[in-house]
Amino acid sequence: MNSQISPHVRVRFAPSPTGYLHVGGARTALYNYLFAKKNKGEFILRIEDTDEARSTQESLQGVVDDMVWLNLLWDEGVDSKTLKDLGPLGPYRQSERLPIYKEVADKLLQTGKAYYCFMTDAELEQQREQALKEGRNPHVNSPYQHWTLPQAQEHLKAGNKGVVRFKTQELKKDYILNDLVRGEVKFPSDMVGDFVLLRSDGMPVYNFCCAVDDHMMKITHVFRAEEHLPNTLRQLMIYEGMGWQTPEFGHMALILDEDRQKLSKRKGAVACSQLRDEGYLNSAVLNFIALLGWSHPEGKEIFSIEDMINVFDISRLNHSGAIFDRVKFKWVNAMHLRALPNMELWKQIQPFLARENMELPQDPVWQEKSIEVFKSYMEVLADAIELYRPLNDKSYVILPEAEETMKWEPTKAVLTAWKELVEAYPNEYMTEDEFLKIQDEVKNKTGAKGKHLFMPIRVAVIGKPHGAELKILVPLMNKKSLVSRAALALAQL
RNA sequence: GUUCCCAUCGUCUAGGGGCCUAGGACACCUCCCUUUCACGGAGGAUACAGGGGUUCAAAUCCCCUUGGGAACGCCA
Repeated sequence: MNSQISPHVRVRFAPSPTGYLHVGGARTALYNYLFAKKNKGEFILRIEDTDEARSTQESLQGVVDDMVWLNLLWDEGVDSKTLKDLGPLGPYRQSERLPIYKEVADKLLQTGKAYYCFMTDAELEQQREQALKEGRNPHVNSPYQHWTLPQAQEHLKAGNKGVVRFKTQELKKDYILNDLVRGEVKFPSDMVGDFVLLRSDGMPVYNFCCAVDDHMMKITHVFRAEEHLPNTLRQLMIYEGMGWQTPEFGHMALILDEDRQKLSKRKGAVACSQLRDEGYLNSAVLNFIALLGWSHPEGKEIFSIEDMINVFDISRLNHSGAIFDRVKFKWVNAMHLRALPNMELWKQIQPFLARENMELPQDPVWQEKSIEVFKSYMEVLADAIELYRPLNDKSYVILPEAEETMKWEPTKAVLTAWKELVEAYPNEYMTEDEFLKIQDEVKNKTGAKGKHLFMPIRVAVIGKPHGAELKILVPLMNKKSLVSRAALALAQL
């Protein structure tokens, strides 16, 4: 491979603001970001909003917000707050670059590399069906490709609308792409038909903008998903037609859904914003999506973005698609969660607890202690809700899973003894030792032991027979709360 | 249909001719820790799609088959 790294690396991520940013897009952005950082180059965010019908301002803001949340910050593009241009080679929104595309298209028209085509949709469709029936490529074969430019301009002046197509039929040769991840890929030129550059309303089309912008924005490396591999041929043709030097391309394998199909928004691809709502950490998202198509040289499974930047190498990019596995993702998130300092984790769960209007003590010592107890039970931040709920007096209930425990013969005696002993306790919060002593007394009084002792008490404390250790849990609750819970539990017998 | 891409445990992967009776991780199973559940620790089961070559030697290189995917738009 002749991948001589240019002195100054410039890469870009170019989303179209027609929906949310999903994990596939995020991974493309991540790899580009890593490559830029690793090579001390620039990371550009370009907005591909030439589909007027589907592009929206809200979606653009959403994508930008997700990028910011992921901490994939760009050097040039649009400002994350105002969405105004940022950088010397703008505008960075394609909808604001129309005159540029027009100019390039004119050049291609004048040099005979492109032509105006006036075929109707019906004609196109008919031709397509015919070709398919005969087992040929369903490519356009426009009669207008032979028209001279003045002839077409005359037709235009008469009020006809036409598209500008790139002329491919005379290019009878193979195009060779030295793909940075796949090696040599050979495309026969008839793999594509005369593709549209400018729509009849003058708006440019993806492949055209992409080539023009990558050239104008001095992009040196294009890393994108494999679905764009066939597009590369069209872009190569445009570069050749304009006499431009091509950037390096690298096509990465796709992220697949459970059916081994390309992840698509249509089929409910995972949105980054949704992951955030479910309580995934941005560092875990980055860690996990990096693993879907790349591996750490030391075989590490859990790592930070800084670590990734240090060791990132495109030679470790995979060639085959990867299924997005929610289960492993949760584990990765749990690992990141547990690596957080306690008070930082406390801070992170606040939005989730706030959603449920939970009132918890303000005491930082209590807060830190509670995190220490619940940390190993959390996989996503949202788990904190069910973990902390029992600590919230308002929501103490005996859960259905406690049913069996409540039926045990010694349960009533245990609950009664427990309630009496707690009532007799003189202070607000008991220590671990004091709890253990009380527990022992319950045991002596009732003769209950083992699960017949612990589970009823746990039900009286958190409403269910399983959960964190009592000796850590109980010191997190004040006497008043413990007594009223015990009373409630007894009342249910 | 045509073209292109891809192929190691269920999943993500390591491996790039001998170090491979194929390593790691998630999930699963067993045990330990724990008077519960998790966490943690120790083990276990499970994979080179098939067939031909090349070679002293193939998971690794080549070819074919099969399977999967993508693209063939006035979407990106």
